[in-house]
Amino acid sequence: MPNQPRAAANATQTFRIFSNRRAVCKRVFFRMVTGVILPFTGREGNPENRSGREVEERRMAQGQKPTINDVARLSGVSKKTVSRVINKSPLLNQATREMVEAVIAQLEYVPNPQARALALRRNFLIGLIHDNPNAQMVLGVQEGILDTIRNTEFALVVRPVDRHSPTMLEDIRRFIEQQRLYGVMLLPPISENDALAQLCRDLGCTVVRMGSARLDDDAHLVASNDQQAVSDAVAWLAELGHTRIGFVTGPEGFRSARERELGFTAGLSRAGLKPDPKLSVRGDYRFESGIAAGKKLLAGKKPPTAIFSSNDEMAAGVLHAARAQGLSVPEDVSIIGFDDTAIAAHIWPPLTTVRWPIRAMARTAALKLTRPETAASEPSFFLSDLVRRASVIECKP
Amino acid sequence: MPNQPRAAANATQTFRIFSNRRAVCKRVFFRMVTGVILPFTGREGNPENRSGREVEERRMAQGQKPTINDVARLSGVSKKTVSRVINKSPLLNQATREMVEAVIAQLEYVPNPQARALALRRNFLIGLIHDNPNAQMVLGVQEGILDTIRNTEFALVVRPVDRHSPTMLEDIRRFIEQQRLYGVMLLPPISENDALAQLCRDLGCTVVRMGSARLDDDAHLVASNDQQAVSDAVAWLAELGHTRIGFVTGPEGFRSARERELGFTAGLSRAGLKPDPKLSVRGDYRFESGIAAGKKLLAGKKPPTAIFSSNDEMAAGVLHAARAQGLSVPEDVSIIGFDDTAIAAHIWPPLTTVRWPIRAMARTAALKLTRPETAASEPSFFLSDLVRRASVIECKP
DNA sequence: TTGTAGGCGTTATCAG
DNA sequence: CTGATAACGCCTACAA
Repeated sequence: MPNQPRAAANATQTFRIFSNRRAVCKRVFFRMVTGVILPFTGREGNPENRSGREVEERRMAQGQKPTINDVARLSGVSKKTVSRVINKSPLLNQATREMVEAVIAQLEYVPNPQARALALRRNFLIGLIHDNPNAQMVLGVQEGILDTIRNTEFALVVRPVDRHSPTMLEDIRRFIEQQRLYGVMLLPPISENDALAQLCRDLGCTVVRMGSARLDDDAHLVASNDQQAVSDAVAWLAELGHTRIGFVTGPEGFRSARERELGFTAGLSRAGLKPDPKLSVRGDYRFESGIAAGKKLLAGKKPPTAIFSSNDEMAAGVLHAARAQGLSVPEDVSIIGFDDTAIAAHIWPPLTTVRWPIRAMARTAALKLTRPETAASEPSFFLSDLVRRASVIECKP
Repeated sequence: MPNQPRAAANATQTFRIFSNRRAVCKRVFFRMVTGVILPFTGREGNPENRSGREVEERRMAQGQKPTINDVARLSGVSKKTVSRVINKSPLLNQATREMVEAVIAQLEYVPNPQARALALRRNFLIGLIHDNPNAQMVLGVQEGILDTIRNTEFALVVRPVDRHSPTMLEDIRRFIEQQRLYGVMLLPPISENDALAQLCRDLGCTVVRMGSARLDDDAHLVASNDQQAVSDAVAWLAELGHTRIGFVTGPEGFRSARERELGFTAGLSRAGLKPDPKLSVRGDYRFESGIAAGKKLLAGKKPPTAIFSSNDEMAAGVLHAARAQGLSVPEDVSIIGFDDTAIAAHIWPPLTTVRWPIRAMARTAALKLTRPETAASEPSFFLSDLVRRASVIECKP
């Protein structure tokens, strides 16, 4: 046995150089030769072992990653036991667990998500499905999800879709089936599509929807209370002395638009004001509709002294319209938007607006998707901030 | 053989109802009983067959997807042959190929990406790695990539990173290793990080970088010619009579900033103008730096009559500063930005700006990533548009 | 509490 | 050109 002394020497060294894979590799060899631990009980001269070792050495040499087999052999237990450690199975001897965990740390072993995906018939991918024109929001959501899944085996895969495409549902079905998604997150406005949510569930993946109201049960929902937020904003305008407050709605059929309308009415009545149909104009969340609405609202004999627009883009349009009619903002008319997009802070005057805590919402949503147990104590509803900027001042009588 | 008549009847039916999996399933049965095609030559009464059939029937009944085994059995060839069909292997009998393809179509068989990922040690995932503050751009890129990979087995996984984090490279390495990415796309500004690109390559995935200049060879690059675009814009300002043209740079160390500076100088000299150091102020691509730069540029005795800002956000800041000093835009000073973000169209006056054809660039990038052969004929450089809006007018002497 | 055998759906090797 | 057999790395069922 000419190898033994060298192997023993290397083994000693190994305890210092944990991250050196070749050293670790030699450690096995040492163990097998000296019999300190018997990897395959009673099988030491078996060719199977040599073969396994050779395979491992080759792989290590090529800089390949260790597998569950390497961990099993090094710790002298079976694959299944390692698997139990990985999956935190409760029925496992504490000593065994710690031993295996030590080897895992030493090898810097990371389970192969692809193999797990195959065996479990489920990929560790979270899908973000959206048809959302607000880039800021979508990116905020992506960052929030990443905050949660960073350093986990999950990854975020995105899928922008076209709400108006007749094949949308079929496309999404194929996408989910093919990638075997673990869960999906739905952003407004398609988060309001119950058929879509049901489809995802039927395909065996959990769904969390983001929205402006209770679209689903707590475990599958993160929502901002738009109604409350708008109501508060309107009440604040009233406190500033505004009594004729205009409103630009969102498009019909959007839950967020509906919630904001309800909030507007609620805010008025909190302030003892009566809604005036003439001061409410329908928009479609786009800039141009904001211009049109602003023109209409400000053209009357008794124009509003403040206008609440259901999103920032339309608010920018209202501002545009006001200026086109020779009015000053905020001196002649105060304006409030919704969303706090990049536009809001960068137009003149800077726009007062309502801001969703998007990133926090997305973090929670990802938690509900990936660790429902942990997420049970997380909130489903989030408070929006009113971001006060220069576009609103007191009403001058 | 009491089953035969029933089986035969069903088999006939099958030719009409292709999408009915139970029917397809029965067709196998028919074939095996009648011997029209012999799935396992010479093994018909073999229990193995029955077992296989039962497994398949159970799976079909549960609505599970057909596998390569189903295709192989139905077409009477081996798995490997089916695999060859899937992977378009050249050495294959045309008749065999067509036969197998027919069965694939009939079964609506789709290869399982997870299994392929495991066997090939490579996932069909394209990673989008970025540290980009421009939400519009990032989303445009995502849509462009999706345009290309929709209806393929690829999926898009995103990874926003923090350029300033000391662990960024290590994080990215783990991400790529763990997800075994097929390829990655790098957006500016981190696309300029050569160490990162090298890391990705070392990890065995192809890289395509998006940028403002030749960062890499044609096969791994999509770029906009910022230098040319800015030069053209400046020359145009000169044509409009502007001779004192201010410039707000981007931050040092950014390739895009550098290219735009070079373009600015080139544009001036094309127009026979000399660069004036006093008319050039450094910014950092942020709104506030635009305000500061605008203030500085417009405070002098002979302020510029036009200002080129290296991005829209700073241009909005310049606009802000001009207004604060009682100047009108564009009457007193024309402004041009860069990027055509949402801000540009929604401020007052609407901002003239340079627009990258982002979506087209991303489409091409995805092609280079997923189908390099096809992409060979695709361009690497893209022309930017000058989007002319109200923020620029002729210079009034 | 732990181990064995077999499967997940695909591709690679190498022999025919 | 085609097929049997063995990977790929992990998990489940069942056994001990």
